[in-house]
Amino acid sequence: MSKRQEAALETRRKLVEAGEQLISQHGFEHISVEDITNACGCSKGTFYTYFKKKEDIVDEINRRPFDQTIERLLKEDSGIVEKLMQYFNEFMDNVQYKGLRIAQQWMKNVADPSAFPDGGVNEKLAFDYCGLKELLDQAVEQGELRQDTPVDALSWLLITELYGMTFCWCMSDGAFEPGDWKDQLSKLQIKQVLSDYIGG
Amino acid sequence: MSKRQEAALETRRKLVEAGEQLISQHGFEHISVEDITNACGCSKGTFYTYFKKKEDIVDEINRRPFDQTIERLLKEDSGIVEKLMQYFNEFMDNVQYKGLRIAQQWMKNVADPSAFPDGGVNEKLAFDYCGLKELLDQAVEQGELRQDTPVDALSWLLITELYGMTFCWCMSDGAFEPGDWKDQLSKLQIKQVLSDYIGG
Amino acid sequence: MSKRQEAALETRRKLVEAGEQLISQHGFEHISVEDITNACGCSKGTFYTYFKKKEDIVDEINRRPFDQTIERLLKEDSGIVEKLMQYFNEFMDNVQYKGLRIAQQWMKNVADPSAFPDGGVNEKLAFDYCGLKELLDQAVEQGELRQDTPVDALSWLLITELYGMTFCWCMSDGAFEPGDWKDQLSKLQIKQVLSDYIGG
Amino acid sequence: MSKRQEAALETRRKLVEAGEQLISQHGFEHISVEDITNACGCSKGTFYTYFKKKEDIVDEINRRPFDQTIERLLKEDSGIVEKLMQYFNEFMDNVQYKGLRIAQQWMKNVADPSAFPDGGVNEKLAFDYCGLKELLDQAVEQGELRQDTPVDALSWLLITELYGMTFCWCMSDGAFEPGDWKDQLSKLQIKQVLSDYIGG
DNA sequence: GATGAATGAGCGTTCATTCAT
DNA sequence: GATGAATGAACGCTCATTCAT
Repeated sequence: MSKRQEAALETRRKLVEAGEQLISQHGFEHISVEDITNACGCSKGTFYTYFKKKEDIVDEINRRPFDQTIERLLKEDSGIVEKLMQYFNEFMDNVQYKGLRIAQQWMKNVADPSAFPDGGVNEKLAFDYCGLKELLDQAVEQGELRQDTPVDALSWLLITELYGMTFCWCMSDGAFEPGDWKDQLSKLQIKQVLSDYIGG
Repeated sequence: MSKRQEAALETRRKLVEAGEQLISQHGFEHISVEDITNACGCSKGTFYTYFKKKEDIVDEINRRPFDQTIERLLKEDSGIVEKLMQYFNEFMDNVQYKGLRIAQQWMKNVADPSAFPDGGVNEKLAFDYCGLKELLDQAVEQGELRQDTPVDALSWLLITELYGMTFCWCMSDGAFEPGDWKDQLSKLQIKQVLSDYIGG
Repeated sequence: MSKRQEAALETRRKLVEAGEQLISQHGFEHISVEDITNACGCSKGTFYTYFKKKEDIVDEINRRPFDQTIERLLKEDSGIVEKLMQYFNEFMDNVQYKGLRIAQQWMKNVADPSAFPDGGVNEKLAFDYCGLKELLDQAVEQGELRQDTPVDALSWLLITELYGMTFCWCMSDGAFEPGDWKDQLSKLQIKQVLSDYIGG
Repeated sequence: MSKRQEAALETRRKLVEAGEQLISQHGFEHISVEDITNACGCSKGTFYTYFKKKEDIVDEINRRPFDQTIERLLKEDSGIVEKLMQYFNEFMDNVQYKGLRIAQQWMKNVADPSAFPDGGVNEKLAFDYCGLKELLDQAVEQGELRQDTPVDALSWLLITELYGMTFCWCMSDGAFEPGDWKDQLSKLQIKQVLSDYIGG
């Protein structure tokens, strides 16, 4: 690849990065194309060298890989309860690691998917849902959970719980540290709900 | 109250109503002040007689009561499981009845408490939390649940689940109808989680 | 009408006037909405109080009445040859009165009717064509011209001649004063072409 | 000529050709430099190797010969009426063959001679005028037309008619097909106007 | 000579907000 | 209190033009 091509890729990368940063902080509708180009030190016109419309940079951002926790967990050989509790922990750690303000902004933006015009938000939700479902399906296959386990409903239950915890953390402006209830809630949620379906 | 004052109150009421209607249909960011004033048959300038900024009408809308279910449930004499399931149903029905856009707007504002300097949001969370806790405390008092029931954690669990469901509905832009999983989730969540603590 | 309404009409009138002036001088595509509003001393936004789109002001301009020469000539009782020669003279006087630069700009704009999006230019052409046809039809009715006079073709012949003269004047940058050939051409054109059809 | 020079000429030729094609299809103001370079398969920058400004390619196109009919007609030995009618037909065929957009663009530029500081436009007019005059002079010399034929005025009459037809075609955005009236107009114009001067 | 990334002025349009009436 | 004309900042987007490679 020539130097010019590399430079172009770098410019594009910087645009996406600046875009992701700004959109997650302020929301798609509240930042301008110029905000993005200013943030990455190029001119307004340059944005349109790489994207046909402002929205197109969101496609790019949404297409970035989410975290790979599930893949790792699928390969571990711990029990399903431990796996789910670990997923709970990592999900919330991830949220907390990003910081309260970022999480709040993310929630704000995500709550109105019209800001993400191509269904990227739905993909995120579906991705998380499918990830959990995979974990549970695996456990059913391996005989750890009974065949009649309501895998779909359980996946939704856990996902909505995770988003709910995140949302409440944001909503309380950090007053309710996830760290404090994460363990307790995940034990209540996971152990007790799964207990009926464990074993053959 | 003078006739003029009454007319003014009526104008204000119509503005709020039209605003709620339009926001629920199109989302706050996608309607203009003129849309609202057109919808309620007054002029653009009139809006600013009652609100200093466009956003102020959202505060007004958000401050409207979200639900008053708990009070009623406390007085009923059904079992705790039925009460909680009813609360689940009514909470989500209420959310759905208000409409997706209103819920999304509410979620957006609520996720960022700095938009509510008077602490109204935390109060909302505290209110819902306390309401559930009251229900559970009552059940413990009446011997329906064991003394060692982790009432605090259970309340949080249920609240985060409810907000999580709402958030996921908003996030999916209505694709995941709460109606579809409400029953299944509430059964999973409530019956199974409570089962260990029921009885004396 | 209230003072405010009057002021508003005045603003609108000034916009149309400034628009007509600027469009005829520089062409629709080469002036901006801001040029118009600057020229009439109001702000850019004011334009959109009166017109939904930039093009809409052209509709307004095109709808302004063309000159009323034909109507007058229809009522006079001179012969058809005199009437047509008078029309020739007035048409070209009108062109010359507006000035070479304006005529050149008008030609430039009119040559590309896409600058006048609603067919206003065709209307102008059709208007001039119909006007002449009316004069000739009247002469046929009154027995001044024979029944088999090719009225349509004659009308087109005269119209294209008039536009051609105007265009050549513009094209020559004023070197060929219409005044110099107007008489000669109109005599050649009108007397000789009509001679075959005059009388019973 | 070196291979490089040849390739350069070829590139330039392709640019002019693509430009003419596109302008004839969409009009100068509605195509971009990139449209032209895309159409001829080179890059945007290459355009500026050959032209300093976008408009310069129009000059190039305009300077292309519009027709060379007169020279041929002078050598034919048909009568003056036939020659003039043939000239009419060929002039308008030529215009139509070039296409409406090209003609419009040509008219636009030609109406404002300041766009051609080298006087090319006046030359075009003078050229066409002189061509017709030569035809008529020849007919006078050969005794086909009388000595007192107003050759100058007739030449102007016919030229203005031709440009007028072209202009009206442009003005009507192609609605008035020259083909429809060409014959009729040329018969009216030429036969009748010349009839007084024919013969000895 | 060819490239195409970068530029930045400019445009059409929207809209929250003000204020004289 | 109600009006609606006026404002002007801001935005998304285009595109002629430049220049380092």
